[in-house]
This record gives sequence, structure tokens and C-alpha cells, in this order.
Amino acid sequence: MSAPPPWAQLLALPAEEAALGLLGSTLVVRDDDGAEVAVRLTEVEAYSGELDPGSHAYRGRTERTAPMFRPGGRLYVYFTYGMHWCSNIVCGEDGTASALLLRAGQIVRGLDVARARRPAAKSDRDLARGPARLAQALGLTGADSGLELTVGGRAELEVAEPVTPGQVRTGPRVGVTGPGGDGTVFPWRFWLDGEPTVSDYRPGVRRTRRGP
DNA sequence: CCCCAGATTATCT
DNA sequence: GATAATCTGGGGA
Repeated sequence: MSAPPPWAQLLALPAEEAALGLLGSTLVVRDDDGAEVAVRLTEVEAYSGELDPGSHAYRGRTERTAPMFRPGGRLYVYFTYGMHWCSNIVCGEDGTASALLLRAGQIVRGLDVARARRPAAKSDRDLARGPARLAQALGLTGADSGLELTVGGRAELEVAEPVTPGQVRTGPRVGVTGPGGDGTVFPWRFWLDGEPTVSDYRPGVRRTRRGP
């Protein structure tokens, strides 16, 4: 029997409640070679429950989304736009399909490794400014989806002192209504006020079909 | 600074 | 067959 990790209680909460506790905390990912990159989370976005139309779990459990339904404290990594990986920290109780998309952060250790993985970044500020950039800086791919966070393992969390509500700003996820699909827009994007690493928030452009 | 178009494929319908 | 929890470089103001 091993003691539960320090983040166990926090990540057993639904994503929209865990978000406040996770902001300011640091996710550490280690390589086989011992290379380590640590990112202090400055922006997260909650996707919570099978009733959330914006969630990948909305249409039920599939092979891809299975990690979302597992107990909090592991990763859910998905592939999108044909080329990008994006990472989540799974939250909530077993069976609840709740997760926090890691939208942006500040690299606090492993700058050299992160720079090498993100050659397109024009400045250190851009290394993890955006969900796909963050995943790339950490070296996360689909191979890591479902990976459990463990103390001293490939991935772990360094839980920070809770931030005060005054440091946190919230806003809507773009184009996504809340659970119930009744048109309610939930303020389920959370970020630390004044952080330069917080991502731009442009709605994804819908690819319109080229007419003949 | 802003806006736009192209890249590229796993996943689900 | 269509879509996507995005990023980048290029061109204009």
C-alpha cells in the first residue's frame, strides 16, 4: 500500500472545481533519458461530463476517450487538426469523464529541452502558449494518453499553494454551451490574471468547402 | 499590429 | 466522407 499522491484530493474533484487548484501548479514530465521539462500552468479549460456538448466524451466512451472516464490523476492526450497533440489532466471520480485541457503555461525547468522541441517558438513566452504548443514542449503524445501521474514517475504534479480568487479570471469556452445543451455558456476557461503566457483565444476557423 | 489560408490525419458518422 | 478543444508563416495596414 502506498500513500495517495499529494494531488489525489484535488484531482478527485470535477474539472471545473479542480481548475482553481491546478492553476499555478507545475506539471513535470520526464524523458527516458532523464530530461525533464516542468511547466507552471497558467490557463486551463474544463470539459466535464457526458452532458457537456463540447467534450469528447459527449457521445459516450470510445477507445480514444476511455482515459477521461477513469479516476482523476492521469493524462488524456488527443490528436487534432492532423498534426497536433493536446493534453489534459483527468479529474473527477471513476466513470465521470471530466478533464482539464492544459491550454498554456510557463516553462520553469528544462528550458533548453523545451526550446529544442519547439523550434518554431519566437520567444520563451511562446514555448507553451497554447495547448498544442504546451504538449509539444513537454514531449507528450498519444502514447501518454491514460498515463497515471506518479511521484517521481514520467509525469507528476507539484501542487502549488492555492491561488486567491482575485488572481484568477474566467471566461467562456468558445462556441460551446454548457451541460444540458440549453444554450447556457459556462465560464469554464480559467487563467491567471496578468500572465504573459496565457494563450490567444481565437475560435477555430471552420474550414469552408471550396466551391467549384 | 491584424487577418488569412494551408498544413495533414485519427477518429467517428 | 467530414470534422477537428490548432499552429504557423505570409501579406497587408
